[in-house]
Amino acid sequence: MSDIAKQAGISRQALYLHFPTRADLLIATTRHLDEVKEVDTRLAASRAAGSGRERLALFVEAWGNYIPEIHGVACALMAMQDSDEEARNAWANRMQAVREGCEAAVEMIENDGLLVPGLNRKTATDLIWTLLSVRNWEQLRQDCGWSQDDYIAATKRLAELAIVTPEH
Amino acid sequence: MSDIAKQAGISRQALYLHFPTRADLLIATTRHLDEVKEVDTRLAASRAAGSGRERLALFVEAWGNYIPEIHGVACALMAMQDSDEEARNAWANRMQAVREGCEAAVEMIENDGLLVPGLNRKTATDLIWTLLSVRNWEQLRQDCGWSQDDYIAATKRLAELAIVTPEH
DNA sequence: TCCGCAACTTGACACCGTGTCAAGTTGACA
DNA sequence: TGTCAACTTGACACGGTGTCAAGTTGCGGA
Repeated sequence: MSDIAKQAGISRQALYLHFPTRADLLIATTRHLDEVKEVDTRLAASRAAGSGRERLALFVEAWGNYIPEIHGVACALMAMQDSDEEARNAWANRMQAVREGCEAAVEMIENDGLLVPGLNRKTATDLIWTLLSVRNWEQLRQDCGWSQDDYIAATKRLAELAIVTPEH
Repeated sequence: MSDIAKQAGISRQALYLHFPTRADLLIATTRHLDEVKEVDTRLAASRAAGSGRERLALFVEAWGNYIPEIHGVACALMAMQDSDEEARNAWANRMQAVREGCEAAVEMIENDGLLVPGLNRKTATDLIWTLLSVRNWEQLRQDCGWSQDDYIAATKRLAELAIVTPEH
């Protein structure tokens, strides 16, 4: 909080006047980032897809390319999850939104009759949602040194393999 | 540290006599857990596999079933990664060991001529390693409410899909 | 039997970060 | 000119980690 106030050119206390707690500040930051980066527009693109497979690919691309934009604040928010209830809820909410995007793609694939046998809608959504986690992005991009393009390509491929029946 | 000392029935200072820092304690705990839970024996099982595919499956099973055993201390260690250099290194080392297990399976699959075209040894290892992360286990088992068996089965399937060429 | 030592205890303190409080300053606007 | 909101300075509480000093206890060897 001190550092942020310093960067903002105001006193620490002025910062507390605007954001009562650290969690409040981080949550407000994500919301602001969502507006500035137009997350809705990005994620909406996949909604226009003509097929389930296409929708899945577009969604992976949209979210996967959004992660780096919010990664800084996401880190901070994730780090304080086990100490702060409010932060936990805020992060859970955001992840829920991603999950709904996954579910929409899964549903379309199911309607196309292409959902892998043995998976139901929830299981498939869980898989895609997990595949698309910020942690996986971190691990591949940072720990493994992958490029963003490689990350997107591999994630797209894996997502499709995971839940779409291959064309015989 | 207070709580742990209390649980151990010694004073906080006695605890500091044994473990100079919190990171030291957690690291020693993982090491001790590794001994008690015989991590080597578990992971070694996959080494006897006759094929790459079998080795991959056995490794996923061994590590996947080991995660719940160490999850508590793993949480604590992961949580202090960005504040403590020593903790970061300790965790990185452990993950490196897992990575080597992944790599061994990948190598065997490659030698069997079954590595998916377009993947090299490093890329394939990165994928399996990421798939097997503790975070993914957490998300599927805790956030999604999966059973351990379901987690193992799905991870095995995905690992194979990710890097093994399907039989013609 | 007693010395010495290692393990431990109690109780204090420093430091850092979050969050709170009180009192004073500044500047815009009615 | 008075008021009010935004801000400042400076203090403090609290919890957690880590440190320090001085005292206690019990065991094994001379």
